[in-house]
This record gives sequence, C-alpha cells and structure tokens, in this order.
Amino acid sequence: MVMGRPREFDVEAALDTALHVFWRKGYEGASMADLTEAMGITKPSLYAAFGNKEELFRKALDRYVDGPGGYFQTALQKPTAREVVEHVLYESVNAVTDPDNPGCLAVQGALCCGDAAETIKQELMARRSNSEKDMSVRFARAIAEGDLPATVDAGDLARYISAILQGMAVQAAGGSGRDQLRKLADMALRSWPPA
Amino acid sequence: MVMGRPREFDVEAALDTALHVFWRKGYEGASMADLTEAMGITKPSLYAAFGNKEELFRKALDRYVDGPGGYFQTALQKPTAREVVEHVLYESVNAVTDPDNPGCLAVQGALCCGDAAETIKQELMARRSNSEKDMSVRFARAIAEGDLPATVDAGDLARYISAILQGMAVQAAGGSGRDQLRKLADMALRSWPPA
DNA sequence: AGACTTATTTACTGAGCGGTAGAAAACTTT
DNA sequence: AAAGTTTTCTACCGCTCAGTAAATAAGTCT
Repeated sequence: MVMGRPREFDVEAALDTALHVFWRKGYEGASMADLTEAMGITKPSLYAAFGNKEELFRKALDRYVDGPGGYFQTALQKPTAREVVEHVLYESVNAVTDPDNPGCLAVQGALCCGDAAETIKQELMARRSNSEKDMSVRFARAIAEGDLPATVDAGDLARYISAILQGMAVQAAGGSGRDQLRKLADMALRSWPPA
Repeated sequence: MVMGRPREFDVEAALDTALHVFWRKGYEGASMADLTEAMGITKPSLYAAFGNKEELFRKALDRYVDGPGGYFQTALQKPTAREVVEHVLYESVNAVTDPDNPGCLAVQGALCCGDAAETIKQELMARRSNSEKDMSVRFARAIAEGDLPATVDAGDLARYISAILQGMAVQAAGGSGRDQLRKLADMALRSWPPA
C-alpha cells in the first residue's frame, strides 16, 4: 500500500463534481470557492490532488469527453452516415437538455473570456475543431463507401452538422426544452442525406 | 447650453469602444480596467456617464442591436421568406467574421457565467428568444401569404435558422473564416424552402 | 517505538475586482 | 466677480480572486 496519510475523499467523485460546476458556470464563472464547496474539500486538498484551476478543468474536460460527451465518438461508429447523424443529433438533444446540466461544456466552458482564460478558450476551440474533423473523416469514408453521394463535400457536411449541434447547445443554455430541440433535430434530418 | 464643466469625451464613441471590448471578452471577461483603458477615460468618468458595469453593458447591447446587429431586423423585411433567410444568413456570415470583432455579442456576451452575471445572462437569453420569435412571426406571415408551404411549422423553421446562426457564431468564435461560414450558409440554403 | 510520508486544517498572501470619496478644474449663471 | 453645477483627477474602499505556508493528523516503513 502507499505511504502517508490516506486521502479522505474520492478523487474521481470530486472530479465529477468539479466537472458539473464548470459545466454550469463555465471556466471563469466557477470560482475555487464554488468548486471546493461543491466538492466538499478544502483548497489545499484540491491543489494537492489536481494541481491548479487550469489543470483541474482539463482533467474535468477529459472526464466529460469520456463520460457525458461520449455519445459523440459512439455515434461515429454507426454503420451508415444517416445513422451517425441521427445518433449524434438525438443523443446530443438528450445530453444538452439534462435538467441538471444543460448545454455543452465544450461550447459554454469558455466561448469568450478575459485574458486569464485565453489558453482554456484555445483548448476548447481545438477540441471542437477536432470533433468536426472526426466527423468529416467519417463522412469521407461514407462517400468512399457509396453511402453518401460523391457530389457532396465531407467537410461541408461536418461543418453543417457541427453548427446544428452548437446551435443546440446555445439554445439549451437559453432554456430550450427537450421537445423543442427534438423538433430541431427532426428538421435537420429532414434534408438528409443531402443531394 | 447646459451648466457645469463640459464632458471631455464623446459618449457615443466611448460606448462604441465599450461595445467592442464586451464583444471580444464577454461581460464577465471584460474588466472595468479593460474598459476604461480602451475608452480612454477614468473610472469615475465612466460611472458618472453610464451608471455601472451592468448598465454600460445594456447600453452597449442596445447599440449593438441597432448597429452591427441591425442586419437581422433588416432581413425580416425582405419580401419573401427565401430572401429573408438568404439575407440573414449571408449578412450574419459577414458580421460574425469581422476580423476585429468575431462572433455575436448576444451569444458570447454571457452564454454561461458566475453568479454575478446571472441577470446579464438572462437578458441575452431573452433577446435571443425574441429574435427567434420575430423570425417565427415572419415565417407565419409567409405561410399565410402562400410564400411557404402550409405543411411547415413557422416555429420549427425559426428555431432551425436560429440554430444555424448560433452555430455560426460559435464557429466564428472558434476562428472559422468567412469562406468556410459562407459554405455553411450555402449548405443550409440548399434545403430551403423545406417540404 | 520512532522515522518517514502524505493529507488535512487554519490562516494567510498579493493582486485584481467593481465601485466611490473628496478635492480640484472648467464651465454657466447671477 | 462670486456662486452654483458638473466633470475631472488621485487615491482609496471592501471584497473576492487564485494560490500557499506552516503546523498537525494519520497512515506505513524499519
């Protein structure tokens, strides 16, 4: 066993709580006091376990991508482009309209911010861009497989679906309910696959 | 003429500068020091002229809606729904990809925030909701005029176009360029009018 | 038992936050 | 010229921010 006094809190559970605070308030909006209070630990414990605020956010973000945001990568593995889009849209509706944590961390974590959070903003920009790229690659495969018409551009499609997802996130942050966003997903699917 | 020492700065110009600072950094991310430095005035002058940070933001927001964001109301007056959507999409591309002020104040001003900015967040939510409502009313008129098929739902269409616009704003905040967003607008227009 | 290691607690730091007091300056009024 | 009004300036307020020093507690090691 490891030496020294044993930690009195569950690191994973605490990280999960931190994630939810960041999710609701954003990186800058969540203060260390907010975080420690919610996590039930003191500041030195937090710093000892997670480094600093920025590292804590990055760890929470990783946890988000693997947990509540995992539906995205799952969706990409569906056999057809149509199913990919259906899955990603409807699962996104469910995710961003979770009454406890509305919205998407990658969008509202730090869409724009003061100077101190600039690196976090960049990180989230890069993650969104990577997601779009992943989707683009998936659509390119679908075109190669004859699953999508060769007349469409995979990058354009990925950008379009990304925009819908991000629009959903904004509307969810604005209080839109599940039924409304589901209609939005239906609307986007009505013109899929594109000609 | 009015009594007392005359003001040494142009209120409108200062407000315009404040708008641009809020635009780039968001409500919480813009500090009073950021604002006064950019506006070229001291804090007491700012408070005397504009009240406090929240009032300053609201005045800047009004100015935004009447200025850089004015294309939205202009678009609604186009004679056909197709033209409304074309105009609002392409003008939005131009607006949110302004290299000096990327993005949309109504989206990135306070999408999510700490407790102190909660009322600003609510205000922006309400404004976005109103814009969608205006668009919905416009589409309802189009349906009544036979300009759009009676099978579509005006509210659904408005929500859909709003999502595209908000998605554009997020992508612009993430550094997407004018040509990319133009392709996104084209993509959205390809399936318009909806069946 | 005693040395070693790690976590917890309390109390604190310096910096930045939004906002303001008070005096001096620049104007209009009488 | 003197009184009244408004803006300007410097200096400051209390508060919150992220982050930490130092002592104590709770374990494992030899």
